[in-house]
Amino acid sequence: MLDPKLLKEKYNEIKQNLRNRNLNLDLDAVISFYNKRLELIKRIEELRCERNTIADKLKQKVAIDEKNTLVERGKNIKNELSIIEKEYEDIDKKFWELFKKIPNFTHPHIPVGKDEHSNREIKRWGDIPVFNFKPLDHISLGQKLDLIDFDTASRVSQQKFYYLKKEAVLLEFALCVFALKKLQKKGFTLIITPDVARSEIVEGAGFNPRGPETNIYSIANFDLCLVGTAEITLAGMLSDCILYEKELPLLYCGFSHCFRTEAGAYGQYSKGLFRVHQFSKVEMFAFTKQEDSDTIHEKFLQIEEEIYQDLKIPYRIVEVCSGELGAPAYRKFDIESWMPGRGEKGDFGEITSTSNCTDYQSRRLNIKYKTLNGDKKFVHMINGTAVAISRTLIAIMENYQTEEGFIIVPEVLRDIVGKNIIKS
RNA sequence: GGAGAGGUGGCCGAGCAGGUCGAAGGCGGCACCCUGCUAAGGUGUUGUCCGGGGAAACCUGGACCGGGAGUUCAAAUCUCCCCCUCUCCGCCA
Repeated sequence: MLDPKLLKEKYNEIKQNLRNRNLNLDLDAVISFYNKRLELIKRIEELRCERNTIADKLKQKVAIDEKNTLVERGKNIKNELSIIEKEYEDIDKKFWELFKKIPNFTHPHIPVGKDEHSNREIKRWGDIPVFNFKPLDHISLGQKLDLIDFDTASRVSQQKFYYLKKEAVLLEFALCVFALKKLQKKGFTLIITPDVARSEIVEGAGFNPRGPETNIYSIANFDLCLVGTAEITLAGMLSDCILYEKELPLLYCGFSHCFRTEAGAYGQYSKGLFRVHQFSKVEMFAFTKQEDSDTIHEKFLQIEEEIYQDLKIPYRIVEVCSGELGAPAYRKFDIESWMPGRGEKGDFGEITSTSNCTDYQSRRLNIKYKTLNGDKKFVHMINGTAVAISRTLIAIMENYQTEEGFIIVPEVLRDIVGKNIIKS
């Protein structure tokens, strides 16, 4: 969430930001709740002050009739307070409900626009492979080589789940190990996080755990959700903590399974492994000083590039436009890799994403750091995909396919997969 | 699942026959000082959040001792409900 103090101070900026992000939110209503709330707080505090004064006087010995007057007045205050406090609670709740919906500010470089057409491509890397045969998509390849089984999974679990088999299993682990080792070398602390989190943490990280629009599974009879990304559990790891400036940045690399309901997401571009209910992911996460978050964010993007360069998968980098940003994100870069089986003639598909969420999450999760001169500030939090396994499998299978329908194993994964080519 | 213990400031930990408690003490942090005996010693300082005032240092009101409700003029302290943690037993990977 934002800093409530900025509500008035940066009214125009917030209003413009809402427009840029294509959101419809009644900012004036938020402010009027805010003011009403302050008014009530003031009145409540006056009464409490008087109550405390009376209690204070009664600590000492007082004459009997003065005592009676004071106690009487005390009782009246108690009644009055209970009424006003109830009113305050109501207003307070409504205020926060609305206020929390206000998205983060937006980095000035970000293209303004309402949908993906306004995203800005900022770089391409690698040559798009040219096949002298008609390339297959990963679904056909997976079927032919018996690497992926969607049908059984839909019977046992549900549509959009899948069984990985044979070398696909090794590819999953190889990708994980490859990413984990690389990040450890770069100073990240490796973590395997829980795959569930309390809904409070889920919300704190800026995800909506409930409601018809939610992308998050929750567990019946428990206040728990399946995590949609390790970002949630990594962010939650330090909730309510105060860090020291000199220990920042903290760099974590977390592995988790990711669960997403993907409500209403269908169509041509979500087929196969591209949009699934469960996948594994290695995620980068950083807690930084406020002034460092931009730099670390760019570093995350570089690491993502390095990973896909090592895998020799062609990609492009896209700076995501204002209208496509999630509420917590201040700035976001996606890497889209080339997927020969996507669409008619192949297309780019999102494969990683890195966001600088500045203090939007830390304010909610209450994660601060103490500066060298003793001030406390909210940390900035940055997340980025190292490897989203399922989508990376698409990229590998489709880019590395041969005319015979085999798949060449990327060099950096061969040790673990144990072969250079997947044939049957 | 059964039995018990406990949740207090950045951390540890007193207080819990109601008012003198925002809370002892220790550790840590910060500042200064001292010092060749093995990164030690000394002194001081140090909670968060929300209001009001001030350019600021700061002053001032309120809230906060897991969360919520209650009793009372007054609750960290009493009552009830909930959540969480730990220990033991059971069950199980």
